[in-house]
Amino acid sequence: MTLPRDYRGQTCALARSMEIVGERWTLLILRDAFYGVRRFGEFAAHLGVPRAVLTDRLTALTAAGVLERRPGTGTGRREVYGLTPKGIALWPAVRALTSWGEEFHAADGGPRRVFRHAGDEAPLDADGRCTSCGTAVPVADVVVAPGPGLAPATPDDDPVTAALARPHRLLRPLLGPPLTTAPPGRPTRGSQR
Amino acid sequence: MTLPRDYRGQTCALARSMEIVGERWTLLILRDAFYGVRRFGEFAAHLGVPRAVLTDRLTALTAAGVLERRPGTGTGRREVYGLTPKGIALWPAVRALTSWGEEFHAADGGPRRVFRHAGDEAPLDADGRCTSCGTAVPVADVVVAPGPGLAPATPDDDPVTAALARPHRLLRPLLGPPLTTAPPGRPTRGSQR
DNA sequence: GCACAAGAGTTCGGTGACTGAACCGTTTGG
DNA sequence: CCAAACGGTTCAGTCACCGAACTCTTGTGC
Repeated sequence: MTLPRDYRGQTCALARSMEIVGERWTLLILRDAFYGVRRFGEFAAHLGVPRAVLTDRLTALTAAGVLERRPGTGTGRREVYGLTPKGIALWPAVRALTSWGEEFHAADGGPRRVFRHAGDEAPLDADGRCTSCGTAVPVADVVVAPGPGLAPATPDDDPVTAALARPHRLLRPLLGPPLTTAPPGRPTRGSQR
Repeated sequence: MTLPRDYRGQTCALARSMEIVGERWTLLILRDAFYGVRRFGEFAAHLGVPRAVLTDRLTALTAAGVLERRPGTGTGRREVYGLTPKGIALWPAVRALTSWGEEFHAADGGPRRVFRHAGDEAPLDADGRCTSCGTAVPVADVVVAPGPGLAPATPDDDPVTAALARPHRLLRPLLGPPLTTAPPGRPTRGSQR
């Protein structure tokens, strides 16, 4: 696997990047990680990726230092996958490819999701800068919100899709323990589907 | 091919992008197109990609509107592949992935290639802005230059690698007809190897 | 013109990766 | 202690990729 799968002879940094994040599903997994997806089952249900491939990708990304396994917070929860600083540094690439897709392959009603600056709620421009204050917005201050082109929610949506129907700060866990503001009458758990 | 190879069920623009530029070799082909590579044989020799795969990628990218086939300029030359505006819009993504690779997987001596602003020769920062004048540099004003980590040239380098040993403006043809400032005593042709 | 050579793809067998579904051991909650 | 959920593995079938040889077209030298 190590030899025939790399880009031999390339003296370019892009080839090195592609060896790590260039395989099928990898960037979608990382996008979900930015959205706050943290657990194996959440990735699997939201992406529809074969579980064997997901195992392989999570292992490879962890070995590459892009993701890391952390003990789950809260009441002795399972381990979760989280972005390392090296992984967070991929945000400009993820954002650029996403905005390219929105620009040239938008849904009928417009963008499916929009990224906004958490402070002033203004959308980001093509270079990832706040259209209001003009600053380069750090990842942790980006909010992903549903756009007009997003299909309406259906009852059989997976939990991640359902959670993304509301604006959400990047890197914050999307589901699970830190759900301190849970609706009353429901025990604080991670698997509300 | 159309059904099993897409990312079904994804409502995200990133998935649309990955269907177009997410396959193996595709982003490296586009990087070469930004460098000014234009012909089938140049791509093949520089990348080492199997020719059948190259044919498939060039066809797919042309069908997607990212590349286009143009009649070769000069004395009735063959057709060449060039970036469309839609393809040029991918520059932030290519640049982001390249700079990520340089930052986290640099060669021993430092970056292999550096991107500079054509006017003032200052390098670009992580967001693609000129570190001197601060403006977001458009693609056509970017110069790719060899960096300290680039391996020294060898006699059996392909023509593209040899040409990239010198600073070069992006999107300008790297080899071929527009070589008006050719060294004296050599006829103006495209296949000097 | 005409033979020749180089460029641009095509063909093809072998190999590895991805898919989808079933299966298994552990963890968690009751 | 039990049952469900979870995380991950196994496996057969399919598809994409690799590498080399081959064909067809285009331009060149005579």
